Amino acid sequence: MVVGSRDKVRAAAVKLFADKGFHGTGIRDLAQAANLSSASLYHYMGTKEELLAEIMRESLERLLEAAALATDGVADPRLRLGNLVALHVITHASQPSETRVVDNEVHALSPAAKKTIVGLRDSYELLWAEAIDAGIVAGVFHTGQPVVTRLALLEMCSGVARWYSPRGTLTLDQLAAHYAELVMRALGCLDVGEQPDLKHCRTLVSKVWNVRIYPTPSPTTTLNGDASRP
Amino acid sequence: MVVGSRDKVRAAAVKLFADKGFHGTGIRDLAQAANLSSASLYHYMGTKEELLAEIMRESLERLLEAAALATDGVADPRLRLGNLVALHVITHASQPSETRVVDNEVHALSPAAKKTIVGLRDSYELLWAEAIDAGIVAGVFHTGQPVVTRLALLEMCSGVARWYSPRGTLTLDQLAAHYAELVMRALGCLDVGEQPDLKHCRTLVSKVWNVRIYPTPSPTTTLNGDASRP
DNA sequence: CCGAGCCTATCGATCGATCGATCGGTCGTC
DNA sequence: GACGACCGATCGATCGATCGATAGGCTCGG
Repeated sequence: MVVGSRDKVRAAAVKLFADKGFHGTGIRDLAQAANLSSASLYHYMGTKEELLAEIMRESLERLLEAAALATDGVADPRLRLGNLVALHVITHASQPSETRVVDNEVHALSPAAKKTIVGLRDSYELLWAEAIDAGIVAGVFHTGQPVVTRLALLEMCSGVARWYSPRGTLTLDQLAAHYAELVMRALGCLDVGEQPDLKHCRTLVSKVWNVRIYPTPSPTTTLNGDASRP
Repeated sequence: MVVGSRDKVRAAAVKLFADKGFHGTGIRDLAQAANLSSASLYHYMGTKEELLAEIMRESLERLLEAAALATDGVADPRLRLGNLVALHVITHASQPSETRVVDNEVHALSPAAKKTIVGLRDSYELLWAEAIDAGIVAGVFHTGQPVVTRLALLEMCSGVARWYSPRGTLTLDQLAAHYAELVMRALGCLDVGEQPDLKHCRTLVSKVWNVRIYPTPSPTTTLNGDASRP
């Protein structure tokens, strides 16, 4: 697929910001990675910080949109949360750079941009909070600290972006299913009910990110024995 | 307690590196926070990167030492892991800046320093892996993916440093106990056995970090209603 | 007890390098 | 000939780091 320079700048920025951090990435690094001069970058972006803010906002909006679709019409709190977990894990495993930028570079934003980004993040986390609270009310989840538990589970699921490698033996579906089980167990959910709709979640991630997602670890199956860490 | 300039530089660096990132912190920021000129900094440190590496190495060595003491002589895998979780959570909640530097700034290290730091981290995580594996062998833990589960639980517990505020209603002991319960549940541990030795873990953290740790949220109890996020 | 010599702590000034960003252009293409 | 894509050159600012200098305290021979 031939991509325009604008997309190349975006892609290079995502990768570099994720790997070296916003302040660790220079304009010239960005230009080199995008095969442009540093001057040409400014035809496709505002300031470096505006580029970061746009990347973060787009990523969060995609996640938020996918999450809304993944829970749309789902009544059972267990399935709502299960789908949220599956979507979150698949997103973080298949788009680790984007999600790591969102999770780790908030500190580099100006106060105004930070307000927008944190607001979007809070909107997303509200979906989790509502599902957990509904499950408690329905008597299927059991925890004395719903807020703390939600933060703990979110951190657990986001962590996938920091260690998952598609070269391991686990498929995305296996990974998502395993995390859904961990979450259900942590919430003291004995009868887990319906399983998360992994196929639907995979499709949603494919659509909002406009990428191919394979249920298997990678197009050419590897024989690597274990999950790896960077 | 009167601290020397060396300690002030260290403390300022930890705070600034945690809040703004290594590359986001300038020598002059550091000097201002330590009440010194930028030239004077170099009487107490090598290069900026050596300072970062030293901070990370010291933090990891403290955690590693405390973890060894927290599991010393404990035979039951459930209690071994429970103590590791409690220690990890108390450390991350009471020393969030140090742990966030360790968790988030590895990318700023030179390859040689990175090797040392990642080696220390791996040594620490090995303690978790051994406790989990022992529990599986003993039939008290149940998971089909011990490696993935370990990574998930570690990320969950480390996340505490990103959101916990001592101004919330939760005491450190309550927080640690809750996380230990989450971990036991996630491992399918129906009979959790002996509870983690929270007092011992608190004492260990106090000793290796040379700080006061209160079982209550803060010396002067606040009335704040909820956990907060930065 | 003196003061020469030395050590530690600290500084203002400044180094060369790199930073993010901008300028005035040159290409093709329609 | 207007326009979008792109670049070499360069801007002022800031970066990490080093310089020589100063002030105060400690040591030790006389």
